[in-house]
Amino acid sequence: MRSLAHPEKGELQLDAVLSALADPIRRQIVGYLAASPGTHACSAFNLPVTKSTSTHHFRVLREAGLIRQDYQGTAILNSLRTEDLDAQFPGLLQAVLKPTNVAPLSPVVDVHDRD
Amino acid sequence: MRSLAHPEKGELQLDAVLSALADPIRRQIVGYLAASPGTHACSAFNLPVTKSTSTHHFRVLREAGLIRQDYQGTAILNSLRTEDLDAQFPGLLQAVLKPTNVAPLSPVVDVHDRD
DNA sequence: TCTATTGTACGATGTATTCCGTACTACGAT
DNA sequence: ATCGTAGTACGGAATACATCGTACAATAGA
Repeated sequence: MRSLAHPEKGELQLDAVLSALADPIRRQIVGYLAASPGTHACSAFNLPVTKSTSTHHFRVLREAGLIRQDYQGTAILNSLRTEDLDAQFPGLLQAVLKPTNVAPLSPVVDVHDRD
Repeated sequence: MRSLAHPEKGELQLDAVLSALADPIRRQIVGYLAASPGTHACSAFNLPVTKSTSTHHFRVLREAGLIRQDYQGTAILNSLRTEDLDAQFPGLLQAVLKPTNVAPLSPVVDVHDRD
C-alpha cells in the first residue's frame, strides 16, 4: 500500500499555508473540499489544468498540511485537514473560504466518488 | 504634493492579499503596523533587506490594498487598512496576525516617528 | 495476463518574484 | 543655493513557480 508524507499538525508553517492558499486553483480545491465534506479523488475537481499540473497543486496542498491524501487503489482520497488547521491557525480557513471569496471557476460536475 | 495609487476598498482581491501576506518580510511589516497603530515611516521597520527591496515590499502591500501610503515631506506615512480589510475579508487579518504566527524577526528598535 | 484508470516523475519553458546596486527625485533644513 | 534624508526607478541576477507533454508505475477488473 503506497502512502504519502504529511507534515504533523504541530509542524504546519503559516508561510507554506498562505503560499498554498494564494493560488486560485488551490483555493478552488480547498473550497470544494470544505463545501463537500468527505473524501474526493483528484479527478473529481474538474480543474482547468492538465493532470500533471493538478498533481503539482495537490502536492503543494499536502506538503503545506492543508489536505490529507490517502491511496485507495489507484485513486487518492483527498480530504481537508480542518481540525489541524483550526488548531494551528484559528479562523484562517473560515476567513479564506467565506462564500464571497470562493471563486466559482468550474461548477464541478459529474462527481461520482463518495466513499 | 506627491501621492500614490491605492485600490478602492471594493476592489481588494483575495489573491493579491494572500500573496502579499505569504511573504515573511511583508508579514513583519503588517504585524508591526497592527501592533503599533498609527503611521510609521518605511525606515522605522528595521527590515533585513536593502532600501530598494524595502520599497518593493511596501509597494506590493499598497497595491494589494493592505496598507495606505501618504507622503509627508520626503517620508511616507504607512498605515494598515484595517477597516477595509475587515470589511472585505472578515477575520483574515486577525487569523494571520495571531501572536503565535507573527515572526519576531527584528525587535524594531530606535523608532522615533509617531505623527 | 491484458487493459483501462489514476496519478507520478521528469524535463522543458515561460513568467514572476526576490533581491541587489547605482543613479536619481523630492523635499526640508541650513 | 547647498546638503542631507527618504524613498523611487531601473536594470540585472538568481531563484521559484505554474504549466505542459511524454513516459511511467500501481492498481482493479475482465
